Amino acid sequence: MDQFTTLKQSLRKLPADFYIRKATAVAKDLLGKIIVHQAGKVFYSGMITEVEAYRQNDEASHSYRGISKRNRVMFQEGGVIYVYLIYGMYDCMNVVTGCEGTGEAVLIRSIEPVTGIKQMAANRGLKNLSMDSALRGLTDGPGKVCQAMKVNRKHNGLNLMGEKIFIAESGLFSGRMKIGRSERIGIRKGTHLEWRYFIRDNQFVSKHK
DNA sequence: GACGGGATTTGCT
DNA sequence: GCAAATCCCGTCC
Repeated sequence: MDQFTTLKQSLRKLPADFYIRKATAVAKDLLGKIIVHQAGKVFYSGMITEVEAYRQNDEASHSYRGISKRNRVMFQEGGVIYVYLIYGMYDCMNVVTGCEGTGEAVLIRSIEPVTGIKQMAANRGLKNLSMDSALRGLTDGPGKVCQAMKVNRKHNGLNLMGEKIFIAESGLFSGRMKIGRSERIGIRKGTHLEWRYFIRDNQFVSKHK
């Protein structure tokens, strides 16, 4: 059995109720989990290394001013993904959390690639690079994660209980982690909240601070 | 390494 | 109008 098959068989999809909790709680628990996107023949997967929580009574959150055309998915029951366009150029992927009617989500800020790495590099526009240099900076930012894993606004609202995009636990990635915490990145409002969580000493984390 | 500007579209005031 | 949950590339140490 090859490594790829071993990985696939070790994946245990997170249950629906994992997501029906506060975004801050879900955020911490997403660290170390494996996010998967099956796109045709490509099996994209990576370990989540950095996240940020956004809640409804939170000035930095898209849901702060109530439901709109863009943010409506944030108000669904937890367990779907919310993908939006940022700065007119990049997509950002979030995991919606909480009960139906509450606008909460967790932004996936970075992952450590596991499978589909060559495709990720190609999707990011990196060509003819050795594996080592291709890996550097490949998925250490929310826009980069979406670009690499080929996730975009067409996936907005997709349910994580399906087979297309899902999040799983894996016995192969169950080691002890040191978790770091800080203010969220790239926002002007709500900066007093320390709702960014990341795996310490992991190179696939945003380079800020 | 640090800093600064440009790309580019959407949503809301 | 303008700010935005970003990234990349150039310049200048």
